[in-house]
Amino acid sequence: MSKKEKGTEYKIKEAARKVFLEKGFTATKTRDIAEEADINLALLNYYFRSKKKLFDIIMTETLQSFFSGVISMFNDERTTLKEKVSLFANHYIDLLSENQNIAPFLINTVRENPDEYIAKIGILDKAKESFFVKQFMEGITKGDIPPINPLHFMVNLIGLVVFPFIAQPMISAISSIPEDQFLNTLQERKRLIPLWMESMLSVK
Amino acid sequence: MSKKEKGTEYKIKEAARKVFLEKGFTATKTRDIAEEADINLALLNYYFRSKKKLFDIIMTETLQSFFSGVISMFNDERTTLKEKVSLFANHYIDLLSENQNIAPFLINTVRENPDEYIAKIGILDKAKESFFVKQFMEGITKGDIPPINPLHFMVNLIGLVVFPFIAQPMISAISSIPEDQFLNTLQERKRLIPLWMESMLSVK
DNA sequence: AATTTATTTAATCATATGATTAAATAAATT
DNA sequence: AATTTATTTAATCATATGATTAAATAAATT
Repeated sequence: MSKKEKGTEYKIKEAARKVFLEKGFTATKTRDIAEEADINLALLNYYFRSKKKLFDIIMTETLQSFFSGVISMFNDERTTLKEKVSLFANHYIDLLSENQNIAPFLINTVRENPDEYIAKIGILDKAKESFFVKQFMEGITKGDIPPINPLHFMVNLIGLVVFPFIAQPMISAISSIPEDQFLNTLQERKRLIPLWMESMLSVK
Repeated sequence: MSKKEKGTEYKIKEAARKVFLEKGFTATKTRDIAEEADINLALLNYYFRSKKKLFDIIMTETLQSFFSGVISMFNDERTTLKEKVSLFANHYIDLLSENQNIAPFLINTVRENPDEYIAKIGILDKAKESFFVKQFMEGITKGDIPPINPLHFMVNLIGLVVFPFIAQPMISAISSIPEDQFLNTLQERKRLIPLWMESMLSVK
């Protein structure tokens, strides 16, 4: 994955990735990308035809890299619910720490244009039919888990992991905790989130 | 608060509120606001001088209406931690249900321009000096609460309440649960979040 | 009623922005 | 080497966009 992998075309794509992830589709100007890639603006259209086509490539790759992990993880029949929670927290706290723009980028892009992306994501992951949800429902039947909507459990898990990355600037503003210190503290959550999720399962 | 309260100026402001909350500053075109308010574009600049000045009014009012609740709530010396959590969940689930754009609007606006708004919010609420955090630290001293960073507790509470509203389109996409059904389910969280927060306090 | 001030409109500007074109250059193929 | 194909550049377009201006109209004040 070296920067010279494919010359100009690759350089434009990586510049687009950077700028789109930072600003989103609308706020990104093709000239921003051209400048970031250090190329003439016309090259962008030569290689990718249009801003939208270039964006779609980035969006598809980002969705892919984000969801590929969770799909195999949540459909693994060899791990327990508890283990899945821990794997999920560890994997995504690492992923989102590495690129802090991924979470807001994906959420805001889907939010701006739900119809376009709901279909695309729907194919990737039918949460309802996942082995994870199957395990959860079995837990309820056995009496290990209180009979709450599994949606709450999913939302809580995703929220505990992802929300701090989305709200970081706002939380820094209201708590006056600087960004780097905040991000360090988030690492503790790899250990804490599985324990919290476990403890929540005693609530009915 | 009738729509005719102040004539044209008020009409423009309410149109601006609607469009800005939906799309944010950059993606909003002054012509969108003019059309929504059913006025000539020049009137917007006549009454408010510029797009930015109009935006700042809306942003300030929205910050105000969002944070005024939490400030008095978290500094109330007559309520327990537990009660504060319940009041917070009830108040904000109602507020965010009424206008589903508030949460993403505020978070994304601060995110786009942290420096501009950190100061503005910092004045409003010094979380660290709140009675809430004082109560929390006392709980740790007494041994009622495990010695974790209160930041986690705040992030978890805010996240459990706010995250579903931000991620709704994305969660609808991956769980194929329609928006209205999702929002209904969120009402259950007024009851559940205080119980979850309570149960998390047994984790160390 | 005459004058002043506030409101509204239509026309127009200057710049931003995504995209295209024609020409030049470089690389690959015959 | 000649020809074809791929890449790059500079110039230019068409439309979008925030803002201003001058003139017209309405409302308030004297």
